[in-house]
Amino acid sequence: MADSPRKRTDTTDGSKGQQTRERLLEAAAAILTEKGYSGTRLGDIAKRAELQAPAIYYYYDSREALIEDVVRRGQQSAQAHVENALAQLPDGTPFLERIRCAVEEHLRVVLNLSDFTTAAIRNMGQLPEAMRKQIRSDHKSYGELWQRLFEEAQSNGEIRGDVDVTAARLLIIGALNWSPEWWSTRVADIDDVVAAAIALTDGLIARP
Amino acid sequence: MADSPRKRTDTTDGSKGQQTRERLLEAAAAILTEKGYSGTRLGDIAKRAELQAPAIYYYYDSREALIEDVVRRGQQSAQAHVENALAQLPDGTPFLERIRCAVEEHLRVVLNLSDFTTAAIRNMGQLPEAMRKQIRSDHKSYGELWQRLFEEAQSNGEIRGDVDVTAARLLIIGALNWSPEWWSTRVADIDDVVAAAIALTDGLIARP
DNA sequence: GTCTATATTATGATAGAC
DNA sequence: GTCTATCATAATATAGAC
Repeated sequence: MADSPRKRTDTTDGSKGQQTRERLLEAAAAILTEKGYSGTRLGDIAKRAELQAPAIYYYYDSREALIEDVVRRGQQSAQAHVENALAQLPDGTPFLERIRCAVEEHLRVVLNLSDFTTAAIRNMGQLPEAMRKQIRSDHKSYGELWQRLFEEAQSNGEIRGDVDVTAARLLIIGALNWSPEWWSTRVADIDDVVAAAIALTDGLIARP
Repeated sequence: MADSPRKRTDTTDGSKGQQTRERLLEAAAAILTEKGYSGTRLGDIAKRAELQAPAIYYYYDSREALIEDVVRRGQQSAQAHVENALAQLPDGTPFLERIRCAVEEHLRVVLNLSDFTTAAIRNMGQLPEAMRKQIRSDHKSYGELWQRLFEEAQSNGEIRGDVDVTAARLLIIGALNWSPEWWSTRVADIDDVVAAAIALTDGLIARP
């Protein structure tokens, strides 16, 4: 059996095939965001990526494999950005401040960074069970990262003791995740959205 | 041309046809929530409503007409609940308190009240343009209701003057709208979610 | 009102030329 | 690597019996 170029996952290669693969992924992310999981047709992806539908099968074994790749990237890019931003913070930064940082970064990724994140968020609930299972493990560690921040902040006395931090955390992430549904430069400046999101987060602050 | 039973919109009639229509709507809402707009098949709806797919055409002219009815109901039920709750408040209730009330009601509707609201929220972004246009006019007045509350609260000095109330409002509604994606009784008690949502809202309070 | 065909169309996927 | 057929399947919608 000869080598197949399929299933390569490194993105650093600048060869023609890799470029086409990237175009394909970006096209798929855009269509996925716009039409949803079931509405995403290979024909539409191909048209946007400027090739013919059967060419997709040179890069992916199936429609599902392509979609899974898009969703996984969307998810990982959010996670990577936030983790990176948190890592920049000096030791001893208060947990509430770390949460503010995570809120800002997550929001900026979701609003700025291509369709990948939006595609992942918007379609997670409609993916077939088999795909969700694969993706959920990545998702889980991201959720735990947030959860730890909130729990530490609360046991530290930075966050009100009487709020359910799990609910608060999920509400906040939800607010951020939903923002692509309504945001455009006409509605509000991105910095104003960030400021508003942080203001809401500050509702959790413990006050004397 | 004989009368057709189609396009009747009153729900008060208990006749057999109306009962079937309700079963159909509920089935469609459930499938729509689970599979998304494009993934919603008449066959799946029919199976869940315990009839054969072609029978749907006795009640609706097309798949789209049925889906539009579901989405419109989902939207109107949220709006009606919140408006009703706000109307119960005594005159002179501070605007911040009205906002808390709207937050609580909207959240409870979204988490408690069947699949209609979830179906509307989850699929709004993926509906075909023609359908969205119809539905957006209802949606608009609901958004304006919220916007007025926030603007009054701010000009009243109840809400911080330095936050963009439009962004804040959309973030909050987003947090609420997203909650069905993660909420279950196992994650948190519904009252705790309400309390957390109100805590976040209180982040907007102007403090001396 | 609800059913059993069935017409029509669109889509994912394959075969095989270039 | 990418293309032009082409196959197989599945879904909306209609016709017409009951």
